[in-house]
Amino acid sequence: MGGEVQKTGKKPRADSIRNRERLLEAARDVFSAGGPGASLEAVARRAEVGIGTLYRHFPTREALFQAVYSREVDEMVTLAGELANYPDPVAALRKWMHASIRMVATKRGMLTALTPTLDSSSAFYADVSARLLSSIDTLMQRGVAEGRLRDDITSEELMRAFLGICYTREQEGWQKTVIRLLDVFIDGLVVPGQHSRG
Amino acid sequence: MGGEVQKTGKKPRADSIRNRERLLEAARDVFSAGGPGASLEAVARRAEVGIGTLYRHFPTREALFQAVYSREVDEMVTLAGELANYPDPVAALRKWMHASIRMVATKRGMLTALTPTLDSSSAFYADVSARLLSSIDTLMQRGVAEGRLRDDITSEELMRAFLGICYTREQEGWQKTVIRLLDVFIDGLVVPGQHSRG
DNA sequence: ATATATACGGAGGCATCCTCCGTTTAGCAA
DNA sequence: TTGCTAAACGGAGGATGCCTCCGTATATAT
Repeated sequence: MGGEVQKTGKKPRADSIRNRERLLEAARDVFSAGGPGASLEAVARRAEVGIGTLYRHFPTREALFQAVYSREVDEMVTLAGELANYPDPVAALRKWMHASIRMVATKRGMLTALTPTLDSSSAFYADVSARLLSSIDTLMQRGVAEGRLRDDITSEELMRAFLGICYTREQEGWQKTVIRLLDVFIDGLVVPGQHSRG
Repeated sequence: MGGEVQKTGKKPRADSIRNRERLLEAARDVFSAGGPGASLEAVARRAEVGIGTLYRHFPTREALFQAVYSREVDEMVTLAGELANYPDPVAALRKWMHASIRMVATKRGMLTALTPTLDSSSAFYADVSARLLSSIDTLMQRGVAEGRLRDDITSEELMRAFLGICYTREQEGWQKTVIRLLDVFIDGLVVPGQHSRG
């Protein structure tokens, strides 16, 4: 998690912490405006920090990405926790997805961060993706246990499908479309005769 | 379509045509190996052509992309035509998607090309995407007409879902996963009690 | 106050992007 | 064939971005 600074257990210097924070803020803004391909030098400029400092804190573009979007994922995880006891498990899954769309909506580049590519460090996948996975898993398991959802789709597959369908962004009125497509997918997941009421 | 050469109706020079072809070939190879972010200079080098020539034929990276993947889309369109008279419309749709996955599989970067982004020229969308759309539309309409598929999903939405789910690439054994996810989605599309036998 | 581990900043080497313009050549007409 | 010219070629070069390296600055412990 986050940079190569301080390998020991000692606490980092104050200026280091401050700069790290500035960088994260700047990165969020710059990525949000210019997409994931935005210039790292622009991030450093915006943070009013030398380019070297940026690279020391975040050795790769990926690392910066991961740090930036890690919190957003936390939101989704929290929501999943809140829905864990929702009466209807199928409806809970549906609600979670709908809400997550809204979160993804405001963070341009988030999807790119969550989509593994060949050159991306698997560190990212191991970390962020795992948290997301366990959330989805919790939501799914209950549905499967109650015989409402089919059991031949893994939570990882569901996550990929969810993210994939969300890729339908960057168009007019994409949110409605994505919601409808996800609903269709969930319909396909539901065991016949066991449709959601939520 | 393709480059800024010859605005008039006059036929282009022979060397122009030859270089254009070389560039397309080189681009296909380079993009295939290095993804859509690959260096355009590398393309020019591979084509044994000056970088200036590349830019004259394809003023933007997007333009080159579009030209390269246009033919691949043609394959999918052709296949859709062949499946138009397949007995079971739901099975036909399924078959088309499965086959299309295989096509997409070998063309790295194809998905990127087919996914509209804010900075991409809408020219691409208008051209390539329209062809793909009409193919999917044909396949869908028959299913809807026969009461086998629900009628509240547009062919455009189906296309986005298909491409989105295909984004699950770049992982171990992704093809199987994608096929299964698409099957789930199609299950969601099928009118209850009207499941495919194909 | 001093020492020193720690962090900072940015110059610099390399790659790519894209433009601009002098050079070359295909195609045509005499 | 020869000569002409519009069309196409090629690559130098300025701008920008990537990332590394190392001399300088400073936060913190003593």
